[in-house]
Amino acid sequence: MSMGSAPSYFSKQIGFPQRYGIGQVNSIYSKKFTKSLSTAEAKVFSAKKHSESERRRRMRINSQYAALRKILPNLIKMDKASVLAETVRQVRELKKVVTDIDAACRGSGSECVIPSGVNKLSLEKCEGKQEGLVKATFSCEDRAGLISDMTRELRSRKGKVVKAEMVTVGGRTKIVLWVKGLGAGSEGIVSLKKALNKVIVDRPSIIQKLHLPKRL
Amino acid sequence: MSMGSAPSYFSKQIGFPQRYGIGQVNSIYSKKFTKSLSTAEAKVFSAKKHSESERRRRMRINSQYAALRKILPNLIKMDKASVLAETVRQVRELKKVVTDIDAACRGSGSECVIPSGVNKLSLEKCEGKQEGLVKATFSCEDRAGLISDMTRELRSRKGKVVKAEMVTVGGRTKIVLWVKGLGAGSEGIVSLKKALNKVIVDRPSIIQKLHLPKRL
DNA sequence: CTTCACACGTGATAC
DNA sequence: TGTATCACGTGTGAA
Repeated sequence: MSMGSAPSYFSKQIGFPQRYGIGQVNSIYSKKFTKSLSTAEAKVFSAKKHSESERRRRMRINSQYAALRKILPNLIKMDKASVLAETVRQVRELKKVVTDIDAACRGSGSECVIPSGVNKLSLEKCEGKQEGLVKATFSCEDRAGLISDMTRELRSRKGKVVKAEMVTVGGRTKIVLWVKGLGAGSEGIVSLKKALNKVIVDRPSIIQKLHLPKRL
Repeated sequence: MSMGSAPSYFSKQIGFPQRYGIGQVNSIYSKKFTKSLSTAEAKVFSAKKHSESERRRRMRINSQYAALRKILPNLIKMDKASVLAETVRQVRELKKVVTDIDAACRGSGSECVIPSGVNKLSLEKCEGKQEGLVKATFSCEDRAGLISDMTRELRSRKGKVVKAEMVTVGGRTKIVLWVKGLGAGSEGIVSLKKALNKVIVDRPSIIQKLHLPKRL
């Protein structure tokens, strides 16, 4: 048997499960040798179940191979070993790109327009311009309700956003806020810092995972 | 036989090739049945070669699995199907991050500090300041000799670099040059543009491949 | 004819 | 216990 197939990648659709009547013996001797036949039957039944289970496992794995063949750009050889090798290569390359970008963003202070992989928050008073204007810069994981949480915290502290910038990349967000109305002293800034730290919750994305220890 | 092994991931080291004397029949009948025995021998030899070839193929594939298990962060289940599924998931995620970053960099003009995935070159005259000062901004693939090529082209056109900025990320580079000494007219800029276009050679990186059509 | 890549069924093994 | 995963050898079609 062993219906082997050629290297026909993409859409495997192999024959069909090949049902050939598991529990039916259809023999006139079945009455006589019920015991022995049932054990033999049990054996072949078990074997069949095993082989079908194994087939399902193969299909599960092969469907992932098909997915990889689709999403990897510029695949030359389509056999399993080559696909996996190219996958390893590209994952390494992509990780390097992302970590490099992240390092570049972490290196430069708050001047990078791309959100950093680490959650950071910095506040500074804007001197010489309007009185009590504060610039708040922070990167964090993007999430549903981030903006509303932020505005709620600001509103409860009488802060008014006079200008805002926002960049979201790959699930992470960088936000720059210019806030006024917090009062002249430094207690306004401390309060704002507390509020924004509450907003920045840590839900690790893939960018952060790349910096995490391996088997956490 | 079929020396199966349990799910012991990492460092497979399976027994050893199991040589049990391929070409030696050691029978007293070997003289009599030379022909038939040699065919049988050929058969078992062929089978052995086949099974060893298949073993090599398995090892090739499994070594790639081992590599994937190492480089993927936060792997929970280590079986093949789960590893592949997580690989697909993370490749998609990484690609999204990179394409998002690239889109963000292509969106903003020359103000992004991160190099874009597409090769671009833009020149502008700096008015009001020093006479004949030109700002040149371009992104391209980083390569050996990029800087020396650039300076050689500039030198041959009497250009003097008064200031330069450079960012390299994941194999791509963004460079901003402030050049003077090209002359007052627009022929200086045209000449510089030609020169820099010569320098920016196109060696597609993974960032660019992500924008390319699938089977180029 | 040989080589290569594959699917298959099976025994071993771990949980 | 049953139900997973795994490596193995084999048959088979394509290059």
